[in-house]
Amino acid sequence: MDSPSSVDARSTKAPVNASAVRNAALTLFAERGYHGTALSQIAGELGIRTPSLYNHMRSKQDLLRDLVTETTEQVWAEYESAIDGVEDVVERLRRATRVYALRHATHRREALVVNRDIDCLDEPARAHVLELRRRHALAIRDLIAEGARSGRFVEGESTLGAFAILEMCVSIARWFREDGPQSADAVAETYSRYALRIAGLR
Amino acid sequence: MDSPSSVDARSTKAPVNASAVRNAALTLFAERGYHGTALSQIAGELGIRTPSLYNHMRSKQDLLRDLVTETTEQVWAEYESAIDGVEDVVERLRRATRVYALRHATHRREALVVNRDIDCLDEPARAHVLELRRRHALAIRDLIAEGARSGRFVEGESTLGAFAILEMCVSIARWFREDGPQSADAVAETYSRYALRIAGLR
DNA sequence: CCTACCGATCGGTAGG
DNA sequence: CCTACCGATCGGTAGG
Repeated sequence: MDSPSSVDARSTKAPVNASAVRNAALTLFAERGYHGTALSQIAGELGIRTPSLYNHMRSKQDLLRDLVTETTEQVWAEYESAIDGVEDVVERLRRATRVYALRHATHRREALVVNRDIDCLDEPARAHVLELRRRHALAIRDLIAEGARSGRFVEGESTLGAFAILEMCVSIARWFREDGPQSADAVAETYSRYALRIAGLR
Repeated sequence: MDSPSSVDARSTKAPVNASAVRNAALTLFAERGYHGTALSQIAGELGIRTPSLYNHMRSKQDLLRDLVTETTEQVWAEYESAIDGVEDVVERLRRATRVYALRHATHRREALVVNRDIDCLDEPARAHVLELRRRHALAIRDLIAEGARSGRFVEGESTLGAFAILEMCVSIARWFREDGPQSADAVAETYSRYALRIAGLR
């Protein structure tokens, strides 16, 4: 005998709700991109028909917007929290990088969507998200510049250094596997070490 | 008076050929992604109708395949050429990174498409491209490991280090501007320095 | 290079 | 939650 009632793609048991729809969308957007994912595929993943999705969402664009804005806002909040109360600039850069790297190992799908489909967002959501990302890059740049001024770092190209550090972390989402040889924490630790080296820690 | 004959999106002069179609596709794929680009948009960019494209290509998938496979093969060839005849492991890593970083500043559109739409490729092209990329990552990993064994580098996590170096270079395509403050050569030079730091050059 | 057209599929709505 | 259906658009072909 199969599970209770059918042999759907999904576990056939859990009731479909808004959260399940968002989760299925997240998985498929991460796998195939926003334009590469049809609502019929999201529905199929949940074992329902396409029109039924509209009981749990307003539109495909809404799914993307919520997902990307919430993720980006969390990234900024995590950055602020990570450096809060820490005075040493080296430690601030270490913690900022560690939390960013950790997120990209533990929230791979969100990271892939944010970095691939940001331009699929309608305004004003797109501008809002880009502004948060810009703020994050500038904050990292300032950490490098401050450390260089105070003689803790040797790196003078703080803008390039910030991009290098952030984007190297983003890429973790592309290769990290939960069942791989390294834990998310271990990867985050190693990458925060790389960040300090890029900054030119003396 | 306008240009010779019309006010098309394109310069109205140059005859459309296979190379012009590939170039328009490259620009639009880089901007909106493979699934986000319609053949009608490529045609519009060239000032012709969609069916006319078929005088210069076989299919949309063909455009993507040629573009991605040629680019990836060039990347591997450039890597081999960059380290050819160079014995010192530090200098090999420096040159391998510099040529890879430089390519991502000078071939931004190709890099964006390769890194965004690789999974849109049909087999066997997809597997071929992934194999070339894997080979490249393993080669960088081996350089780091060899340098660590010989005491030139301190980095032990050669696999993570290789990913960090390569992906940091890939990201150049996302922010580099030809009319920006730094030349492509200067960026490549700075990034190759970051690579040696990630590897833990003593 | 074009017009005319193909079947398929898209996101979304009507109306239970 | 469904069936039935909407107009729009997709990649691609026929046939000049």
